[in-house]
Amino acid sequence: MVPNNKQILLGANCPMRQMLDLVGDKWTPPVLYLLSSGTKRYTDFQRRIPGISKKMLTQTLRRLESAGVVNRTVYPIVPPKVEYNLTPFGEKLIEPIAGLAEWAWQNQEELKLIYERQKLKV
Amino acid sequence: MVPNNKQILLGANCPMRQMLDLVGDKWTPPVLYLLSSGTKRYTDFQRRIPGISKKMLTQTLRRLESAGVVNRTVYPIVPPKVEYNLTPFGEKLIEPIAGLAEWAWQNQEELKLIYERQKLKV
DNA sequence: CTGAATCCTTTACGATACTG
DNA sequence: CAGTATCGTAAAGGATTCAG
Repeated sequence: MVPNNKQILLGANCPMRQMLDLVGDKWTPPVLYLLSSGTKRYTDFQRRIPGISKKMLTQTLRRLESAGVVNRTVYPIVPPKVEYNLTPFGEKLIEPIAGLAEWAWQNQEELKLIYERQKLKV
Repeated sequence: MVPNNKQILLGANCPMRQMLDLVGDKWTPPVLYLLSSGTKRYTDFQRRIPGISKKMLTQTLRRLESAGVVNRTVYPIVPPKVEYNLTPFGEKLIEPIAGLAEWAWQNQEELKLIYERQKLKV
């Protein structure tokens, strides 16, 4: 499916680069992966993704919204209630992300070893 | 395979986070993906990945080497010749990366639209 | 050809305080 | 509850020069 693996250029206008611009930062994959199990609220993300700050969470969600990956639904009540879920495009997009997560869980032993070793290097 | 998708935490010691620490930067995916089609030399990367600087290329390759993902072979000749290829672990690791690339090529139209739209936003 | 070394800019990210 | 605004630091990345 990838045209001529032997000769393609992986530059700025290549699909892979654009894909990485969309999902290749620190928090987007966890956020999307969490959404793959259904609609989530703001606090759900904060609880399930330890370490993410409000700033980064909001920034990530808004960017994904403007990219057409997630829907944001505001309920005009107090206290506020806001729900996030995947758009149809988002549902497709999380497939390769889920693939990454799957692989990570299956190979967590080796990943852990590498992780620990790299940490010491600093 | 992923344990209880409904309740896992995606924090610092979760496999997905460690996976992203390993492959989740700007140049690692293209570099690995290129290596999936066989042994490459330093200049091969420079030609096939437009935009990458020598600094980042070297840094990425050395990190992957120390992580046990790629082998680096130096031929003691002049001019120098250095070859890079995937270790057995690297061969496994590129599977989900290839999945990402596959998806990107299959959905390149939508990705392109998003990419162009986001660019204008700035 | 394959880097190393340096300097510099930009971006990402985190911490904190405040708000309807 | 779900943010916004601001500030500051740290990390990432790029450009350039030099070298075996």
